[in-house]
Amino acid sequence: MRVVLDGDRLPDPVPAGEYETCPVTDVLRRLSDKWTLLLITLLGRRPYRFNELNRAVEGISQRMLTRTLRTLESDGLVEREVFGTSPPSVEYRLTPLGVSLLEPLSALAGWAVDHQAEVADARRRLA
Amino acid sequence: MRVVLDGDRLPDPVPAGEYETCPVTDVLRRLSDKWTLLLITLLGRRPYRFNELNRAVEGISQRMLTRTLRTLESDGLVEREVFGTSPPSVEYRLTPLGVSLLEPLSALAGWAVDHQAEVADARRRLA
DNA sequence: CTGCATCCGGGCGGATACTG
DNA sequence: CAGTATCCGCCCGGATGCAG
Repeated sequence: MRVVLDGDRLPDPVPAGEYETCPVTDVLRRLSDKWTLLLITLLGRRPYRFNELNRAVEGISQRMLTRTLRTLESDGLVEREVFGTSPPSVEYRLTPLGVSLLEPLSALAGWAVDHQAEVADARRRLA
Repeated sequence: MRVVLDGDRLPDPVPAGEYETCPVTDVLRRLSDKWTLLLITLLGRRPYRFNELNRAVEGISQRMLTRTLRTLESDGLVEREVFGTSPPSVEYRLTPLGVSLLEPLSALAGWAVDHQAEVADARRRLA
């Protein structure tokens, strides 16, 4: 899906088939897996070490913490710094690109908060 | 995850366990399934009939078109109008709530478009 | 402390066939 | 035209065990 933004105009979808390469769908799918948003939000506050994240995000498995961080890293949103201390320690922080994502993400978060009651009502009505 | 927004401050995550009820994660997970964004974008332009969508969104299965529309409907983002003509015809359109989502969604879409090259570069580098 | 390897259940989403 | 029903493969994500 190709996207054209001019002024307040909305993204302009193409019949698709190209939709796989749509950067908007792409970023949405990445952000939406179970722990990504939470990790981005945490790392938006300050850098964290691995086990610090593991404790801060109650309920996450080590496997998914590693996987999610690796994905964020390979997308250029998070960077990893290894300290060769003993015991070793690794620090994760948002890259400038990651920081730049916080603003539009906050806009969407704001919508979710402002309208959660309406969504909840709609669900109850059509349950 | 509870969320607190004051001014430019970012969503404020709580250790989680509550994260399941976080409205932000909730909306992100809904928006991010395969066809939702594309359908919202299309319906943001004008109302569509069922088969019109089926043809416009090349590659979608009838099953997923129905499922996605039903979910959007039960979330209060889309409304369904049935015309008892023969053959019958059904029209789908965004609700006011759905329309209100377009703006923050466009913000995120804009980010995705503006930074897609950086993300692509990062992926190539760490492939 | 910071991971990787393996196994496994559940849900997303495609294909196909059938209906009012 | 606008769906429903069924089957099925795949990948997300949890649990557990092992390693540098």
